[in-house]
Amino acid sequence: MDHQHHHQGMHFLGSLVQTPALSSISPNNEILASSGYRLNIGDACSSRENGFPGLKAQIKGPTAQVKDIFESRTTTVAAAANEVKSGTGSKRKGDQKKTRKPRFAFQTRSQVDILDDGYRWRKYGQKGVKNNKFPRSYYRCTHPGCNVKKQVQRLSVDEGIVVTTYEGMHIHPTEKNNDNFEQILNQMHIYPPLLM
DNA sequence: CGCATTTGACCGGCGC
DNA sequence: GCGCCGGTCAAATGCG
Repeated sequence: MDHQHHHQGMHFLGSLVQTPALSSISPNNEILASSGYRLNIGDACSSRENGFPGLKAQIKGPTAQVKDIFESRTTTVAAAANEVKSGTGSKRKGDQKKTRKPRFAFQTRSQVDILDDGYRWRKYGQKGVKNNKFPRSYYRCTHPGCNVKKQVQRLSVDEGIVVTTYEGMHIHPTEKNNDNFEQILNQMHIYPPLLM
C-alpha cells in the first residue's frame, strides 16, 4: 500500500465509441440500459490502480469542455471523499489517509448513459452540472470492501456523448463471464473511431 | 422482504 | 463570513 503513484491528475482516455446496437443484454444486474449499448471494462488494464481491461483507447488530450469538467475536480475531491463525515456524526471515522485517487475518464458515443462494464453499481447521488442540461450521476461499486466509484455525465454540447469517470481500483473480479462473445465484440469497438 | 434509486440536506474547500 | 460548487449521506420510496 505504499507504492504510490506520482500522477495525481486524471488520466483521460478519450475514445469515441460506437457501440453496436444489441438488444438488451443483462436486464437485472448491471446498470445496463435497454437499448443495448454496452461497453466492457471488465478485466484488467493491469497497469495501475485502476482496472481497465479492454480499454485500449489511447490517451489523448481531452476536448475543451471535458477537460474543464474534470481537471478542476482533482484536488478538492479527495478531501470531501475522506474526511467528510467526521463532523457531527458518530458513524464513520475519516481515518483513511488523504489519498488522492487518480481518476480515469473516457467518453463514449451512446444513447444510454450507463454502460455495462461488468460490475455492480449502486447509485448514491445525482447533481446538476453547470452549463449542462444533463445531470451527473454518482455510483459506487457494491462489492463489499470495494471502494471504486464512478460518475457518468452526458455532455450537452453534444448530447450523443457520455463521459464516464472511474476512481479507485476493484479488489475483486468481474461478476460476469468474460468470454462472452458479445463482450469481446464490444471491446473491439473501443478503439477505432478516435476523436481527433 | 431485500435490495436499488431518488432526492433534498449537508459538508468541506474555495473565492470574494 | 457568506455563498457557490462538487460531492456525499440518508431517509423515503420504489421495485422485483
